[in-house]
Amino acid sequence: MNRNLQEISQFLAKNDDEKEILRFMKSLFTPAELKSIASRWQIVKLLDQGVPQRKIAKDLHLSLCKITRGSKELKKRNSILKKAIRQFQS
Amino acid sequence: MNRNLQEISQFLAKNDDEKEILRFMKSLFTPAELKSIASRWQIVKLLDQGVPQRKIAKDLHLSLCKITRGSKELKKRNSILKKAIRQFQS
DNA sequence: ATCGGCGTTACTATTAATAGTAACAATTAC
DNA sequence: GTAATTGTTACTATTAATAGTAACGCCGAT
Repeated sequence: MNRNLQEISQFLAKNDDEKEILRFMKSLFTPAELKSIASRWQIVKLLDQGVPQRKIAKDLHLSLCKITRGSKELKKRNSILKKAIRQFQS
Repeated sequence: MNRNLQEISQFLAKNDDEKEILRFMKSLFTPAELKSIASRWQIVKLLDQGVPQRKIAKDLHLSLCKITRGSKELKKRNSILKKAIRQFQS
C-alpha cells in the first residue's frame, strides 16, 4: 500500500496547479475527511501562533482531543507542518 | 474552512519534493486515513484498467461498498483521477 | 430462454476519529 | 499562599466509513 502513497505524493509533487490538486483531493477524500483535514490545518496554524488550546476549541467548536493531536504533531522536531505554516504567515 | 483546503492545495502545488509531501500527508492524516486513501487510489487504478469490481474486492480484501464509491468518482466527466492515473500507466 | 458474470444497491455490524466533559499537574497572577 | 489559566490525559457517546453479505437488474454467450 505504501507504493500507492508514493504515487499520490509523486502526482502532487509534479503538479503545480492548485485547482487541480484541490479537485484531486475532493475526488480521493470524503466530505467528512476534507472537513476534518481542513480543521486540523487550522488547528496547527493557531497553535503555532500561540493561541491557547481552549480558545481554539471554543472558536472552532472542536474538542480538546483533536487539538492535542495537532499539538503533538507540531512538537515533533523538524515538523514539516511548521515549514508549511510559515508560507502563509507573511 | 475552504480557505484551509486552498492553503493545503497551495502548499502541495508549490512543493516539488515528493518526500516532503509524503511527510506532510503523514502529519496531517491519521494512519487509518492514509491506509484508506492508499486503497482508494489502488481501487481507481484497477477499475481504470477494467478489472471487475468483485476481483478487486477479493484481491485487496475490501468490500464492494468502497469500490462502488471509487467507480462513481471515475465516472464523473473530466475526472482528475483519470489524468492522475495515466501518469503511472506507462 | 437461460445461465453466469457484471455493476449496483441495500442492509447490519464494526471500527476509528472525534465531541463533550472531567480531572490532573505545572505555571502564572494576584 | 492561592486562585486562575494552561497543556495534557482519560473517559463515554456519537458519527462516518467501511466490512461482510445478500439481492437486484442487465447483458452476452451458449
